[in-house]
Amino acid sequence: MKVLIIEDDPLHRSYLNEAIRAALPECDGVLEAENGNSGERLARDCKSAHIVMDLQMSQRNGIEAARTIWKERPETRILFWSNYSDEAYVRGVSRIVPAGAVYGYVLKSASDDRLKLALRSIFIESQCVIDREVRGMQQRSLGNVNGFTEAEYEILVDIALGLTDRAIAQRRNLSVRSVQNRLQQLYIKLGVYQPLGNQDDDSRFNLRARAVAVAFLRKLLNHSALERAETDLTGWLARQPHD
Amino acid sequence: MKVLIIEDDPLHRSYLNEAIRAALPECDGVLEAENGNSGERLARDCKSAHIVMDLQMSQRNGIEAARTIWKERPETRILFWSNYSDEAYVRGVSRIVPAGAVYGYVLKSASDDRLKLALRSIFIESQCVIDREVRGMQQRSLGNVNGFTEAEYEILVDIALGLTDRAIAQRRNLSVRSVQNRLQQLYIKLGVYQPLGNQDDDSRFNLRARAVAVAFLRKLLNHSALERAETDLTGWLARQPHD
DNA sequence: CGGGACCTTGCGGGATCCCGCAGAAAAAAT
DNA sequence: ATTTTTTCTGCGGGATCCCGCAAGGTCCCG
Repeated sequence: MKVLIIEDDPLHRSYLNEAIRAALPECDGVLEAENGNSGERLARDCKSAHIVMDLQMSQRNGIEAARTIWKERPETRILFWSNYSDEAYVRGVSRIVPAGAVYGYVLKSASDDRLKLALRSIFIESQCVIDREVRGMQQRSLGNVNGFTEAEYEILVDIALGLTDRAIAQRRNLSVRSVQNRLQQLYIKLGVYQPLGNQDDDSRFNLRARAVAVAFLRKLLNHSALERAETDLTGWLARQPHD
Repeated sequence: MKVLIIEDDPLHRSYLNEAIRAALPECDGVLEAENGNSGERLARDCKSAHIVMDLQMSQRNGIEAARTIWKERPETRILFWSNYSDEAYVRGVSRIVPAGAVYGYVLKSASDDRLKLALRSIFIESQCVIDREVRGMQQRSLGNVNGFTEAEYEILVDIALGLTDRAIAQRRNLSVRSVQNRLQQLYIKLGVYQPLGNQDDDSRFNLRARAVAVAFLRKLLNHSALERAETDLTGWLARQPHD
């Protein structure tokens, strides 16, 4: 059994390396990669590796790497080891995990023991391990209580990219009015909606822009999510006929 | 001489601790804080400490902590030790450094030696040390070539917060039209501007929203910058008469 | 089968945004 | 001091956004 580490911080890398050797004595080889690209390559070469990786690395972020790795070998077991439990990350991960795959998500702030336990659970016991904090986020996110539909999240991303209503309608195969309906939904859920009738109100906010702002502040969006969305978008634009 | 470490990652904290003891044998005490709040408190107590701190910590981010510390004791020497050289961070730092203060900005990716050298330069030789990469950013940012004016940056932040033209005008003491002029400037510099006349154009983008998006993608804005701006804004809103 | 909950779509209108045009005011250069 | 350059400002209009209203559609449940 081999384990592949994908993590750009050398300190964390060596810490992980030690933790793995300690927790998994049956492991006979630890590989290291310092970004998503070389990580993918190594994963391809060494067929049977389990993987521990960071999200957010500079070159190629963890989620993209994980996506391609899982696309090539869906049974790969991946433990995500991240600083944050941003909704954007959690959602990003759960969007790409293949059906029935074994994976984990533990925070870097977790204790030594928890990390080691997670390593054994995932790689030996074939059992998923999600940090309670992350799990909480996930629940809140998917459970309807104050959670966002896939549709709502999608349109949030679209306006965050700066698309017009019309462009969104085109992209999502909707009428412009429907797009606006979804936007309204979104505004309400984000608590940005202006109850109207405020005559003397100083309606200081541009709803569209404000929605994006609070989404960022709430970590519903973050840099890497935006980056992914941007590359998706340019792909779509390229496929579009030039009018 | 004492040194105060403000850094939320325990691994990095202990690494820093060792590096400091090795580089500064004349140092007779190293304190540690794991977020901006307790860092400020410690800095207040132990009057004469030099400081090494991370930007982006969860509780209270580095720039805010540094600002209050410098406000209380402008001659404090601070070494910023960060993962990133985002324009948002660099700009944030150079905005708050008091005249004549000694400080440094080195990346976590820097070598051991560079870190130690920086420690000695700043705390012993009273000399500023800015990583070349960061310095490059700074130049590009301040030099007019593809750089953003303070005014432009300011309005960028305002639309990122979701303010309307009118609200911005009020806040910055301008006419609405001037705000729009500045916006136009911004759009041009961000390469978002639409040359107009495209009849069949794919004007797929809402300029305002798109500007924010590319600013994020280029790391001209980031979460912590937005957070700071948001608290500034709510402060201002509170001071505003309620019509 | 009828009613209810939900989503989609068109229409219309008021508010906002984007921006060319051109004069006034301020700042910088000569 | 005068010219040049930049910035600020009002006006006007077309495009876009925001959203109430109302007419279908779909799906599920009794």
